Amino acid sequence: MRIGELAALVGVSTRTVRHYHHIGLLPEPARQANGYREYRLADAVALARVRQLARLGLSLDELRDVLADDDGRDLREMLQELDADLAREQEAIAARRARLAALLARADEGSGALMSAGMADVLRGLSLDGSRFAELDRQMLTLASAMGGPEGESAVVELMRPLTEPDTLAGGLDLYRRLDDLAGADPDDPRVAGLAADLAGHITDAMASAMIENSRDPAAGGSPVTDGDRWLETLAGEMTSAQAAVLRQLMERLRERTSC
Amino acid sequence: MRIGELAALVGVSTRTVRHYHHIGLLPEPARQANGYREYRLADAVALARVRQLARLGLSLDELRDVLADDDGRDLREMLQELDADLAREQEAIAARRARLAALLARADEGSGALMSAGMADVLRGLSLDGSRFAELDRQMLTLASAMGGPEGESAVVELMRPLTEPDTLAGGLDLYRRLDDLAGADPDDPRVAGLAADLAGHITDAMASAMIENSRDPAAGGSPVTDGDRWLETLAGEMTSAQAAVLRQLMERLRERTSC
DNA sequence: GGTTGACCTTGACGCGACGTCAACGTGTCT
DNA sequence: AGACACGTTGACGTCGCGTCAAGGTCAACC
Repeated sequence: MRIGELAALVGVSTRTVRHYHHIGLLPEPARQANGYREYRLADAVALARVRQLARLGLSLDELRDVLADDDGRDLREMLQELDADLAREQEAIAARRARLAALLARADEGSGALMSAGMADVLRGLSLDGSRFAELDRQMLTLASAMGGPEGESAVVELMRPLTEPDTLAGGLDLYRRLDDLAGADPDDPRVAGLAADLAGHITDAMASAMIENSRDPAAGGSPVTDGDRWLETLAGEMTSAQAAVLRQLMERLRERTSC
Repeated sequence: MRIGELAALVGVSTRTVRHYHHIGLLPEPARQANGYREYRLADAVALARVRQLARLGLSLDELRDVLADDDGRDLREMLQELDADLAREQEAIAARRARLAALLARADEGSGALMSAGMADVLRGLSLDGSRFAELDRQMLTLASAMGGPEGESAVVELMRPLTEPDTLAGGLDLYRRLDDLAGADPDDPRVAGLAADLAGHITDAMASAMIENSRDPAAGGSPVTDGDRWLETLAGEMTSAQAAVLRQLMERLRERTSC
C-alpha cells in the first residue's frame, strides 16, 4: 500500500500521514526501491486508532504519550480529563451564547450597535453639544458598560436613572457648563468649591458608593466588574487643573458622606 | 495614560494592545517626547468595545470589518452567524462527549484500551498463536471497529457473533490453519477450491452482504462506515498468491450467493 | 520515443491571537 | 551610580495540518 491508498482507506490526507510521521506519532514504514513508503495493514490499524482518538479532541502530543506506554490506565485518566475539558468548554460556549443573545436582544431594541435602549437613553440625556465634560462622562459610562458585560451595563443604567429625570437633568447639564467654564481657570479659583458641593448634591448615595468602591487604591484589588481601577486618575488626566481640583474635592465630599 | 495603564484598566496584556495596533484594529495614539504611546480615555473606550466583542468569539479580522463601517446592521448579521457557529460547535462537542462516554463505558468493562468487552471476546476467540491469518483477521476487525466509531464496532461485533460460538469456532480455527498451510503453495494448488468452499460455508449471509457491500469498486462510493474501500486488495497484498486465490474464489462464491 | 497525468519525495511558508524572549532606551528611587 | 520597573521594536513559537514549490517515478496513450 502506498501513502495515498492508506490515506484514502482511513479517510485522511496524505499530508496528515506525513505529519504524523514527522512528529513521531506513526513509525516510518519501509521504503520501496523507488523511495516510496510501503504500508502494511498494521500501519492502517495504527493510523485508524490515532484518528479515532484525535477525533475526540486529544492533542497529538497527548496521543503520542498515550500510545507510547499502551497502558490503558492513564488513557482513562486522559479521557476523563478531556471530558472535563469539553464540559468546561461547553459551559464557556453556553455563556458566550447567553451574552450574545442578550446583546442581540438589546441591539434589536436599542439605537446603537452594542447598547441597550436604556443605555442609549442615558447617553442621549447626558449629551450637550460642544461640552467636553458631557463627552467625558459619556465615555466613562460607555467604558463601564462595555467592560462589565450585560449585567454591568444594566447596573450602570440603574445607577444613572435618577439623573435622567427631566428636572434633575436640567441641573446636571448646567453643572457641565460650569465645569467647562473652568477650563482655563486656576486650581484655586473661587468657583471650585461651590461647584464641587453642587455636584455632590446631584450624586445619589448609590452612585457615590459605586464611585468610591471602584476607585480604591490598587492594594485592595478592584471590584470584579471594573477590573482595573485608577479610573479617577485617567479621568483627571483629561481635565485642566481647576477641573481636576473640582473632582478631588467632590470625591472628598463623597467619602465623608458615605463614612458617616 | 501609558500602555501598561491602559492594558490594566481594560484587563488585557500590553502585548495584546500592541498587537491590535499592528493589525490596524486600534489606531496608534500620539507619542510622548520619549516615544511612549500616550493614550486618552477614548482609546480605552475603543479597546473595551473591541474586547467586548472579541470575548464573544469574533475573530479580529471580523472585528475590524465590523468596527470599520459602524453600521450596526451587518453587525447583527455577524453576531447571528456567530451564534449559529457556536451552536454548531456545541453540537460537535456534545457528539464528541457522547462518543467519549461510550468509549469510557467500554473501557471500564473491556480488557483492552479502546474496545468493548464484546469486541475483546471476538478477538480472543479468533486468536491462534502463530497463525498469520488469524492475525490478519484480527487486524481487519480492529480496523473496521476503529474507523466506524462505537456504532461501527457494535455492528462488527453483531456480525461476528455467529463465529464465536464454540462449535463454529473450532472449525474456523481449522480454516486458519489450512490457509496458513497454503503459504508457499502454487495458486493452482488443488486445496484452493475446497478451502474457498469451506470458508464460504462458514460465512453467514449477513457477513457476506457486508463484505460485498464494502468491497464495491470505487466508482459507486463506499458505505459511510468504512470510508475507503478496496480493503480486499489491501488484504490480498498481505497474502501469498495461493492464499489470495482462495480469497478471490471466496468472494466469487459469496457474490453468487447474495445475487440469487 | 515522447508526452501526459497521476502519484510520490522533501522542504518551506501560512494561519490566529497572541506569549515570550532579546536587546535596548527611559524614568524614578535610593 | 546602580537597581528596578516601565517603554520600544523585532522575531520566533504555538497547533494541525493546507498549500505551494521543485522535482522524481511510473503506467498509459500517441
